[in-house]
Order: sequence, then C-alpha cells, then structure tokens
Amino acid sequence: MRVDDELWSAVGDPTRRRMLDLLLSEGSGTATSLSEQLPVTRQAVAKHLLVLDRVGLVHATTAGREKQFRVDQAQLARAVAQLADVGAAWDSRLQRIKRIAETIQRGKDQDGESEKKQ
Amino acid sequence: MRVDDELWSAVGDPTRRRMLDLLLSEGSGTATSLSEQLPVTRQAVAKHLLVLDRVGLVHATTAGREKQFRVDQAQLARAVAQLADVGAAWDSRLQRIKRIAETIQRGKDQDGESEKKQ
DNA sequence: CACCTTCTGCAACGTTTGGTTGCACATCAA
DNA sequence: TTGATGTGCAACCAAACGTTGCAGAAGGTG
Repeated sequence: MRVDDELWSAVGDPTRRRMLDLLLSEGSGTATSLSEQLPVTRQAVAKHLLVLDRVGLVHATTAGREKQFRVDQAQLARAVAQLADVGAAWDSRLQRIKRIAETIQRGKDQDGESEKKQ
Repeated sequence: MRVDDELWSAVGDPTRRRMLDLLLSEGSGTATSLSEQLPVTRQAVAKHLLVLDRVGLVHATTAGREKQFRVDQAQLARAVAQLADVGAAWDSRLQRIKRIAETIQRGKDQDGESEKKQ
C-alpha cells in the first residue's frame, strides 16, 4: 500500500466521511457528541477518530475530561486534492475513449476488429 | 450504508482503483491478465472484479475460456462526479472556515468565544 | 467528604472484507 | 489424447468495522 493510499482509505469509509462532515459543520466534537449523531456506538467513533488522527486529518485537545477533536484543514485540503487528481485522471481517460469512439464512428469502413490490438 | 456509498467503497480500495486504471489504459482485461500487473493473486483480482461488476463499474463478456472485463464509462463518470461532489463540499467548508478566520483576525477586539455558536 | 453522573479507555468478541492456497473443471492447441 | 492455460469454488488467515461490558478519571451536588 502506497503512502497516498492512507489518506484515501481514511476518507474511503462512509462513517469517517460523515464524521468529517460533522466536525467541519460544528467546528469540533468529541467521540460521544459525534456518536449521538451517527448510527454507530461511541467506541466505533473513537476508533475512527484514532484512524483520522493517525493520518493527520484531525487533532485532539484534551480539556478536563473531554477530548475535543478538530479537522486539520491543510491535511483535508490535501485529501481533497487527491480526490480531484484521481477524478481528473479518470475523466481524461473517459474523454479520450469518447474521442476515439467518435473517430471510429466517423471512419466506419471496416468493422469489428478495431479494438483488438493497440 | 447509503446507496451512494457502494460506489465510493468500490472505488475506495487501492487495488480496485489500480484495476480500473489498467482497464482504462488497456481497454479490457481478464482476471489473469490484470493479476500479472498487480501485487495480488488472480483470485483476489477475480473477487474485486465481482465487486466492481456488482456496482456496475465493469461488465464482462465471455469469449471461449476467457472472460474479458471492460469499464462502464457512464458508471465511472458517475463515480467521478461523486468524488468531485464530496471534494467540492469539503472545499467550500474549508474556504468558509478560512473566511471566518480572517474575519476574526481583522476584528480582534474580544477573543476566544467567537466560534462557539454559528 | 461521599455520592452520582458523565466522559473516556481498554478488552473480548463477532462479522465482513481483502488476500492466500489448493483443487476441480473447461477450453484451446499440438 | 495429452498438456497447457483460464476459470471457478472452497477453506483458511488477517485486518478492519462494529458491538457489548467493565473499569477508571473528572465534574457536580447532597
């Protein structure tokens, strides 16, 4: 697994995505406060927070008995950039295929064997 | 798990992402041909192809003893759109936070309690 | 102080998922 | 027919996501 994949798989989990959404919209949150707005237990949320913290997407500040988590904006921006990169790569591939398909459509003299070898 | 999450988690796996890359760049491929270019066994690739097929990202056509897989462009485009959506949502959140931070910086008369409620 | 509530952390457990090995079956070519 | 190659199925292993249960630390109130 490459280094970049860590950010991906951190963001790949739907629960973690929703946690990031919540943290972004509310500024901060604890494992308990987040679990109240999610369909999973506090312990599950705590584990996810550990994962997010390990890849640097959130940071914790302990205040009394509470542990407040906050999103690391720079790291999230990096994750967003990676999403955009992959999306753009696939997009350009798709566009290229589309162009080739149109070319084949236009020059349709012989058929069937066009995509056998590259 | 929401319906949309299926596409996400299909694309969330690093091996599956590389498989999509390979299929896009080579047009098509079998479990065997893909496994030769990946650090996993043929059976692992076959399972991933099952997952990708279940969410409609690839389709198979059997020819003799070979089973060729191809990317479904429309579905992949949909996945790319989802990536872009989430990225854009987070991006706008980050920008908004940035603006608020700047506002606080400018009007720094009282301190500390500014982000308590929105 | 003692008592109770609340927030956290740790451990055990179950299920799903990504990966492996091993084997049986089908297909093509000599 | 024989041998190579491609596929499918089953058992197994490890990691990840989720659960329950319990112990401990921090706050509030009599």
